[in-house]
Amino acid sequence: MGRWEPDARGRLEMAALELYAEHGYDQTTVAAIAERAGLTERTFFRHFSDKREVLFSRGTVLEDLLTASVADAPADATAYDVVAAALEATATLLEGRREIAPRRQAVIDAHPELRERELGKMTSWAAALTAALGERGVEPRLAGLVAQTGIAVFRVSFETWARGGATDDLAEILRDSFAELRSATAGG
Amino acid sequence: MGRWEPDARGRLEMAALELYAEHGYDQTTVAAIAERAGLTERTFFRHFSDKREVLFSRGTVLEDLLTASVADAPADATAYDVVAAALEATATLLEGRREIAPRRQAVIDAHPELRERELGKMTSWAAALTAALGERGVEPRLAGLVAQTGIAVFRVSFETWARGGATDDLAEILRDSFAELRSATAGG
DNA sequence: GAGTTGATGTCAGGAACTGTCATCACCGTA
DNA sequence: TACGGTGATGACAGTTCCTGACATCAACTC
Repeated sequence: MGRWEPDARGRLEMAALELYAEHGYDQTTVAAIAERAGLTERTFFRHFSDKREVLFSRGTVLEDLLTASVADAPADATAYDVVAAALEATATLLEGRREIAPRRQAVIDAHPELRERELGKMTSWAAALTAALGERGVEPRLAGLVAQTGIAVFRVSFETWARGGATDDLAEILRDSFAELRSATAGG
Repeated sequence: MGRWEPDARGRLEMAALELYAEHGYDQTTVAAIAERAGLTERTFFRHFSDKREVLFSRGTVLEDLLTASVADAPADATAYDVVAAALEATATLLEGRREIAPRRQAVIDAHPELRERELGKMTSWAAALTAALGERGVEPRLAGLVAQTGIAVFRVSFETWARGGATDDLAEILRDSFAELRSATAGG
């Protein structure tokens, strides 16, 4: 047995999600989150840079997966296909969070500051994708365009999945969306 | 003569941009901005919801223009073309801010919280575009995809313009980017 | 078993933001 | 001309977010 209960970070995340959902983001103080987790406010800020980040720090794992997927893609695949495949891989991993994802998403949707943070994370993913495509020799400008577009498609698909109760597979929704965008932009 | 100097809001915007640029966003207190503008901190928060918003509240005008452009587009234009044209119109208006835009952009780029707010605004534009397309009878899902994609293209183009010293026309850069995206996604 | 390390606690304090009430030029009206 | 209403601002107290500095103490190392 350690001196403290294990997984302080996880407890803070859980406590925050519960309190944000119960009383709203604004009505929840960091002190209250820490207290429910059996810790102090100061410790909260050692684990998370601010009050928002407690809902987002897991995203790092997904970003790493994205980067790895792009790196491992077949050498002859187009940039567009590489990105689509990488996002589908991420989607598969997200299926494991079916329980938490909708609750978390509801909290985020309910507050502008949290939506902004979410957008920041998505953009960080786009940057990671752009860099990974660059590593493959894709021209920077094209890499940026394809990455940004891919993330845009992901956003739309994720909304359908997380807000709609997640009856379909996220990966499937993604595939459909990519196909739809192809049709929409074709013929210029 | 009024009781107070005119254009308090504008003075606050100017003071904020200058101080953010000189000392950095973090090192600038709202009290300092207010003081330079000859006002009090409390008044700052009456004009702007928070310390970030002072750099962004002008965006409302652009959003209105976007909505209007979409509404006025020819009835037979495709959703994709309508969005491209609306963004080009906005771009033309932005040419008038050539002096301020790069300084403002540098400030925003230098701080994550400001970048997040910028993303929020862009997303708000995307939502406005989506709604305006919906008014034209475009199917919601397609409207969302095209709007998000359009904004993504705008972002990339705007970066090229504002960061690169703005030698070319923003509208021109936009046109090129839209064309490039067509090529990149074609043939699926 | 002494020293080091790492996660946490404690405390003080700055800055962001809000609520509330006071002030006072301007404006319309009698 | 007086007079009450309006709207932008000031003054001030209070809460919460977030940070820096230092203390504590189990576990680990040698």
